[in-house]
This record gives sequence, structure tokens and C-alpha cells, in this order.
Amino acid sequence: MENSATSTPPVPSTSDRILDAAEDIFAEKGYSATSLGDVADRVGIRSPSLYNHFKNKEALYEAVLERLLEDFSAPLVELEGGPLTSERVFRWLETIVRQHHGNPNLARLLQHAALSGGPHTNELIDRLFRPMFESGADKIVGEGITLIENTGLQPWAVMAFNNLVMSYVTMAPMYRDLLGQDPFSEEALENQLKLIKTLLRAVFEYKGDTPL
Amino acid sequence: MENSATSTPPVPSTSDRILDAAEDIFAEKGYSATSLGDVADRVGIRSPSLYNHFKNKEALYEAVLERLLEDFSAPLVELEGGPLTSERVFRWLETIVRQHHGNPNLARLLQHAALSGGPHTNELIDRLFRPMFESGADKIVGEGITLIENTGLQPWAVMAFNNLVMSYVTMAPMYRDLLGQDPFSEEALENQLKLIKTLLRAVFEYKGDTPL
DNA sequence: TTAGGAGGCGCGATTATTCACATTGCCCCT
DNA sequence: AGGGGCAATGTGAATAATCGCGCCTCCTAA
Repeated sequence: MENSATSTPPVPSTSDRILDAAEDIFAEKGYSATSLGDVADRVGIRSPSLYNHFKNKEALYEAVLERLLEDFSAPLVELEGGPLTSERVFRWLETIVRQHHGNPNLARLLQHAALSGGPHTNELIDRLFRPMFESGADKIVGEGITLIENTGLQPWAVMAFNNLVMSYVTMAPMYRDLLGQDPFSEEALENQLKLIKTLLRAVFEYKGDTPL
Repeated sequence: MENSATSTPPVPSTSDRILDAAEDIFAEKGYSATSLGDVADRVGIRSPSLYNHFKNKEALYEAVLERLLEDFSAPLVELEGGPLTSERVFRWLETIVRQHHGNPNLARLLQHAALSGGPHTNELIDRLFRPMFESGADKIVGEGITLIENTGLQPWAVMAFNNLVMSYVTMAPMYRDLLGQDPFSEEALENQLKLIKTLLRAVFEYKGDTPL
């Protein structure tokens, strides 16, 4: 029902255009503040017509989430498996930064969910972050890579770096205001990448001897 | 009009109770998704009675913002002036962490504003962050304190550390889910403080020689 | 000819806001 | 002491806008 069996490479179907519009508006306003009228307006149809493609508002929201989660998980599974060198950690972080830079909507949706709840919030959190703790970053201990392991704060550190990446996106207007630069320009991406890498390298090289 | 002439130490005025309720709900749902009925319900009055204390929804929102900004700016002005030692930077960060931990609502409100706009968003950003760039962290260059200054990323670094602190609060449900710990417990506060300090110390000690 | 998809209409709920009104406590005048 | 006025603060009813959503009709492409 959502995807016709025919190939649809050039012209996006109405369902996809609804998904695109809904994704943007859900990400901006959150679930409850989003009106289906706004979504329909952006697509160029009337709001009752949405019900020809999605059962109701919540189903539309679910479809938006599903598509986003698929898009984001794809490039990360490639990085799973193999030895956990520090270079792998850098590539993993850089991939995440580039993904959120390319499409900020997932971070925004997750931030809305964390603030206000809404349907499927816990499921969203689980599907986005459990993999990080099970198959990837959790195993970083060993062969010299510690990520502040000696302080017993490792999962906290992983979440901190993720928050760093996502808050850059959810706080983009702030960066625009205070730094006077388009936060989604190529130049800003490079700056953000440089900062994250510098921080990560500082943490890797740091030996927490001096207790302040 | 807001404060009766009598001393009001023990019993909060209705206006204050409205402000308390509105602050919580605005912080949770954002401006547009907040209904005055919900606010009135929490106070224990009917929504038309709100208009005896505030002109309209936007004025109530402004009052909430004003009170929050005052509460947060007070402890920080004490840290202004004087030599910019690294110890001062640590105290400044620790103060901010403790403030947001004690009342997460400002961070949540700011996050909603950054995501969805709403009234006075730009003014909010300015009043919260301009001081950091003018009187405090911007002058950190000198006397050995560099904060990754050699990479030309100093303002970015300042905002990154702030995002780190605020996203901990706006993402609190995530921490609760994934770490199985109340993110606002004393124990969690200590963990968060330790992590932030460790990161900051790593950055201070780091000399960006090796280019990855 | 037939079925999918778009539009029109409208119901019921919720929202911010206004208004007329009741109640209360306080000041001041007698 | 008593009472008239008055400001402050509460209420229910009413209004206009908006929302999600269901029903039904019409158009059009295969």
C-alpha cells in the first residue's frame, strides 16, 4: 500500500511526498503541535486526502520514524564487526556527524520525543541507541583504547559524544545567531568535524592521572 | 500587582503558582503545544482566571522566561571579573551544570525554542549566550589557557561544552532508559560533573600536534 | 467500466479569549 | 461600629478558530 510494485525512480509518489513533508514538520514542531493541515498544504492537497495513504496521524508519524531509522542504520551496519581500532571509532563518529548534517530531522524528532514524549518514544530511543551499546562502543575497552574507561564513565562518555553531535543539529539556530554562519554549510560541517575529532583525540590521549 | 505589599515568605501568591505551573508545562511541551487549560488545572483554578494575572498566553510565557533568566544569571555574575585562571573556568562550568541540574526547565525551553521558534526566541538566545562570549569564555586565550585555541575553534568549543551540559538535561529520559538511573539523582550529578571535568581537563592538557 | 485518489462537507473536540457576574477583603466616611 | 464603595480574584457561558477524522461524491486513468 505504501510502495507500488512498479519502479518509481524519477517521480516521487504522493505517499513519499507526504512522508517528506510530514518529516520536516514533525521534526520542527513535534508530534502534537503538527497539524495535518500543514502537512497537506505543503504537499498541495487537502488534509482528508491524507487518509487515502495513511490510516491516521499516528500511523503517518510511525512511517516517518521507520523511514528515518532505516536511512540512518544503513551506513552504520557497514562499520560493525572487525577489530575496534581507534581509527574505526573516528570513522564511526564521522559517519554519524555527516548523517545528521545531511538530514537533521532524526535528531530533531528524537529531541522532541525526549522532551515531550509522544507515541513510540521509548521504542525510538531503543532502536537508535541500543546498538551503540551492544555491538560497537561498548567494546572499546582493550588494546589501548580506553575512552576514559579508568573513570568508570564509559557509557556516559559515549552518550556525551552523541549528544554533542545531535545537539549541534537541534541547536542549529543558535549557531546561526551567535556565529553568524550557516550551520549546514560545507564549511560549518568541516569545523564541526574538526572539533569533534579534536575532542575525541584529546580524550584518547588523556590519562586521567591528575585528580584536579 | 504581582506581589502584594504584605510579606509573602511562606505562602506563594497565585501569580507565582501560575508561573511555576506554566514553567513546567512550557518546558515540557513548548509554547504552542501548551494549553492554558492544563496550566490552570495544575494551579487548581479555571483558565479564564489566568487573565486576572497575565494579559495573555504570550505575556505568561514572557514572564516565565524573565524569571528563569534572572535566576540563572545571578550566580554567574559573581564569577565575572577577576583573572581567568583555569580554575575559574572549572568553577564556571560546574556552576552551570549544577544550575541546570537543579532546574532543567531553562534548557528545555531553550531547546524547544531552537527547534520550533516561538515568541522571543532570538532574544532568549542572545540573553543567555552573549555574556559568555563577551565577558567570560571569549577571553580565555592567554596565560596558558587555550581551549583548543590553536585550531581556531574557540567559540565552537565554548558552545560545544554548553550543549553538552544542556543536552544532558533535555535528553534526560534517554539517560533514564539506557543507563537505568535517575538522571537527576545526586549520584548522576556527580557522574556528570566528573565527565565534564574530565573532558575539559583533557582539552586543556591537549596539544593538537598530531593531525590524526 | 472500474477503482484509486482527490475534494467538499461537516461533526465533535479543543483552544485562546472575552464577558457578565458573584464573592471577598479592605479603606474610608459617617 | 457600621456600611458604602471598590479593587482583586474567582466563576460559567459564549465565541471564533483550529484540529483530527469520517463520509460521500466526482474525476480520471488504465
